[in-house]
Amino acid sequence: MKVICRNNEMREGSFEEQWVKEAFWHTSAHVLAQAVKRLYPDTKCAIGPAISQGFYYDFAFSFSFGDEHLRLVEDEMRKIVAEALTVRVYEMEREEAAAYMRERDERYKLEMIENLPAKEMISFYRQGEYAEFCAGPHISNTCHIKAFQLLSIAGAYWRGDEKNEMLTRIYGISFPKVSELTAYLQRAEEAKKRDHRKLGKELGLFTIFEQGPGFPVFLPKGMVLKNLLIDYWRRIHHREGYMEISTPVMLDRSLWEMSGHWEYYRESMYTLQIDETDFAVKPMSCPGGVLVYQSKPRSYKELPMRLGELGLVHRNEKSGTLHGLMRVRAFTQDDAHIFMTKEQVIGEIQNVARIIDEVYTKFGFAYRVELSTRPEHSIGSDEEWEMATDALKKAMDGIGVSYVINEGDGAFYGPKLDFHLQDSIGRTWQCGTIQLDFQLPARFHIEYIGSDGQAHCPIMIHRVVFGSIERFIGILIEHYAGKFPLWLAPVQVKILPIAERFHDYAEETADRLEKAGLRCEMDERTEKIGYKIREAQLDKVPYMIIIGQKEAEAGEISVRSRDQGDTGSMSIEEFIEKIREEDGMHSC
RNA sequence: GCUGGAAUAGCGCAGUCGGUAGCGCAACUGAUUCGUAAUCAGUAGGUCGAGGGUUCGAGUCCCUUUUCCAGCUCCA
Repeated sequence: MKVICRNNEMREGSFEEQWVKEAFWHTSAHVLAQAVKRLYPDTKCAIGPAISQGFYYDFAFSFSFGDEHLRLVEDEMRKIVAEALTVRVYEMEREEAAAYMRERDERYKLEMIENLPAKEMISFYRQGEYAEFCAGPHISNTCHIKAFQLLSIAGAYWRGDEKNEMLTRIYGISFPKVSELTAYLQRAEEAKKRDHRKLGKELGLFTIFEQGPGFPVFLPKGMVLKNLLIDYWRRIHHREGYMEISTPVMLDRSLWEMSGHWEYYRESMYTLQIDETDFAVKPMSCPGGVLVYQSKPRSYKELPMRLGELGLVHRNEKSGTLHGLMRVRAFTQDDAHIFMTKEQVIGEIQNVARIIDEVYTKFGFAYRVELSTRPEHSIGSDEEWEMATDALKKAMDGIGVSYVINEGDGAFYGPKLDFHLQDSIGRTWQCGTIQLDFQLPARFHIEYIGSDGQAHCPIMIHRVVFGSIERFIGILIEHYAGKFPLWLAPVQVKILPIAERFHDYAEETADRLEKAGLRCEMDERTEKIGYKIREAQLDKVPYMIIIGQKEAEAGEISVRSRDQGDTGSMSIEEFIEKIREEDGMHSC
């Protein structure tokens, strides 16, 4: 495929190469804009880039653009592709380009041109009657866009700023071959099948009531899963010298004023009055942790003091941002606050990073680390921020963890290391964070008595590993497509008697497996074995045990694995042994 | 919050031009006692998300509202 670049150079490349894909999708976006202008000439064009999968274009329509218009635009695009328009590139002086856009009343284009450096020549790409100022590159002819589909309409703010007017964004995908489009759409269907909202409903893990938008409800099986994760979390943190505490869900306003939340986090907090005093429901557990630290005099001998808390926090998220378990208004943070001396900072950060690595590795997640620096809206001096940011860098360098810098995305009280893990469909989610905080200890005047007999202000780390247990569960559901590993499966073994007369033996088996610590269920219905297997399989239970004449006589059990199918018969002891081996691979 | 869609039985869905609500699975009852992904028959189940309006008549048209979905903004 030929790609035409800004300097009129023609390059050749295959669609598999990223830079060709970008040119291809970029031209697709231009074809979309061309079709829109043909059908609705008074529409104003904003921007239309290629994205990681496909392209979009932002328009300002003079009417409400809906799904029915999308099909019409597609038809027009088909014509443009059939016309096999050659794409040509040429340059204009800035003033000339501005005049061109002014003449056509393309106010967004004009604004963009006016924002470009003064002396620069401005490149235009033209296909047929449609010309647009654009840095390119583009493919050389519209005829290559053989297979495309407009996927969705969405609102998007001009220049991504919520204060600006909202434009209509049209998303699309395109390929040189119809087979590639079909494959893409099939992959999208597959991804939908692992959607945690769908699986959560099908597997009876969680729900969200219409009466409580953003407030997730754990059903019995989801609760088993949540508790297993919490058990695992407790084992690790106990091993690492953490103590667990629990602080109130709501506290007096004065505390939040002291911590800075009242000023810096107010719009995200739920507030209420008790006896004419303002209270806020906690959006974070840190002030409670600080109060626990402060509850008695502390010695340097107690440091580092690691206080863990599975804190239920509430945040008033905007309604449109809610998404299953991934984005909610109430969630459990696996929080901990570590109070320490200056000398202990690096070591503690590294220790937390090791825990996060251990946990993510156990679930088979890849992750990447970002260092988020001082945001605009924040407290503390530049020196403190620099020191804190430096400490985070040093700690990561010391254990050879690489990271990228995320400017201005820190918490209002300190810089942070964010751990973004990648799920099974390539999306990334922020889960773990390590935040270094010089501010809260100072604001609360907390101290410890050092070996010199003097009072000192400790340094504090806020950190989470799962991040939010709710979100982590959502990610796990999609990561495993609902097929949880044995140690996490809400039901590990389903016992399926073939007929009623084997129920006694089945119950005896269940009893022995439960005594061995397995989570069992028995399907006592008078259904055919094929039906019971089908249902257990759809429930994604790791092991099914079939019990009939043969097993009862031999005193054995037939084992069917969710993933491998029929694995033949064995004694109960053998099965328990087999399970223990498998489970052992996953315990910490 | 903003833009565009959607909401019909527990779940998945159909419902034409506005004419009085249906299918499959699940549930329940009965029969069947069965060997590795769906046994058969019957029964019951609905203020068509909520509120208002237009109309002789509204699941269907209009307005308001709630929730969900795709995004934007934001974020654990």
